[in-house]
Formats: sequence, C-alpha cells, structure tokens
Amino acid sequence: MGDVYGAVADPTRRQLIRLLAETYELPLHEMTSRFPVGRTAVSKHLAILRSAGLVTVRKSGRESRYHLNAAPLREIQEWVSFYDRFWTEQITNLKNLLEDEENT
Amino acid sequence: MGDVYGAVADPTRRQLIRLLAETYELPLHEMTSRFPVGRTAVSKHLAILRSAGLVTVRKSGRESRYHLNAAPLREIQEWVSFYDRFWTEQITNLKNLLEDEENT
DNA sequence: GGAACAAGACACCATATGGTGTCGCATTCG
DNA sequence: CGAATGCGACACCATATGGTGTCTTGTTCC
Repeated sequence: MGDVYGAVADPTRRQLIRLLAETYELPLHEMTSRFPVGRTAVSKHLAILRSAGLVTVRKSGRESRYHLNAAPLREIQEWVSFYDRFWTEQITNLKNLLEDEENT
Repeated sequence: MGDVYGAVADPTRRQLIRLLAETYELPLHEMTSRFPVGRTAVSKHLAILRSAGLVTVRKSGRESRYHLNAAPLREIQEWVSFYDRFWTEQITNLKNLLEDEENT
C-alpha cells in the first residue's frame, strides 16, 4: 500500500487529482487527452493514486471510470498543520536563508 | 531549486523536519546519531531539504548547525486545503473503495 | 604542531521511477 | 460476425533516488 506523500509528490499526479476534483468521474482516455504524456503513463499514475486510496475505479462497459477520494489527504493536512506555529518565524528565518545563500 | 512536495515525500526527511522542530538547531553528527542511516545519507537529505528552503545552515566552528524553516510548507497547506470540501464525501467514497478492493 | 573530529565532495551501486511501445482481452458498434 | 475502441499487463529503457565508503579540508584541543 503506497503512501500518500509519495503519491502527491509528482506534479502530473497532482494535476490528475485536480482534474478529478473538477469532474465527477472520468474514463482513462479522456484524462490522457488532457496530458502531454501517453496513455500508459497516465494509467500508471492512476494506479499509484489508487494504491494510495486517493482514487477509486468503477468499471462501466469497456471503460474504467476514475473518481477522486480526497480522504487520505487528511493525513497530509494534519501533518502540515503541526508546523503552523513555525510560520510566524518566517521573517527571521528568511534572514537566515539569505545568509545561507551568501555562503553558498 | 527542488520542490517542497518531493522534499517532504521521504519519511526520513519528515523525521528530520520533526527533529528540527523540537530543537532550535542541531549539528549534523547529532542528527545522524538519531537515525539508522549513515552520516552521508543524512547530509544528502538535509541538502534536499535545504534546496527546498525547508532548512537553513549556519556554520559554527567546525560544525554546521541546521535549523528549520517551515515557511515553504505553506504551499502544501494551501494546496491540500483546497480539497477540504471533498472530505465530506468520505463515507460514500469508502463504499466505492471497498467495491474497488473486491474487483482487485 | 599534531591528533582527533565535523562535514562537504566525490565515486560508486542497487533499486525505484517515469516514460515508452506492444500485446491481448473485453466490449461496443456497424 | 468483424472491426474498432478502451485499457490492463508486460517488457523495456533512461534517469533519479537512497544508500554506501573514501578522501580532503577545516577546526578544535592537548
């Protein structure tokens, strides 16, 4: 069972998630036409998303309809929310970052 | 310049972030002692975190002190918050997921 | 000054990843 | 029925990734 962080790390997969969020459900070939990569690649990305629980499939005739399940994203949301309080230090850290850039 | 999603995708790097959140700043060798991997591996992880802007370095004598900068996490937070409204569909999607599992 | 330590840089390796093309099996449609 | 479509399953390939060990440089400390 793949992890959610890895599934979301790829930009193409994030676009797929976004696409599925805007439409109720879509067959593979219709998604493929919206991306610059081939059908097989999209299919593999969807498999990864499926193994992360982010996407569900429903077979309808000869096409597989994909649907978004955003629930697993909750894990990421909870993880990232832990660091809310550190954002207030943004200004001081920006200073450190700039000093770091100078030394690089 | 590495992206934040990729930087956060690795579990070891998330642990490093967590560790740096709990302590003000740490030298490399002290972090390494807390992980099952070697010094070089930790150093490379920190380089990735640094290129994503999540970590800053301050040289102090012969050791490099690492410090957390949580600001870039904001991008992830904003991205994931877009899908808040889809979590309400969790129950119906769970049903779909189970049906999917049966067909697998 | 010389030993010991911290850490970056580099060479190297196994495996994961993202992409391709092709094949084969259902399913639809003329 | 037969052609065409949709898509999963492979086989394959180039590169990225996560790990190792070794070398070197800089710093501390006796």
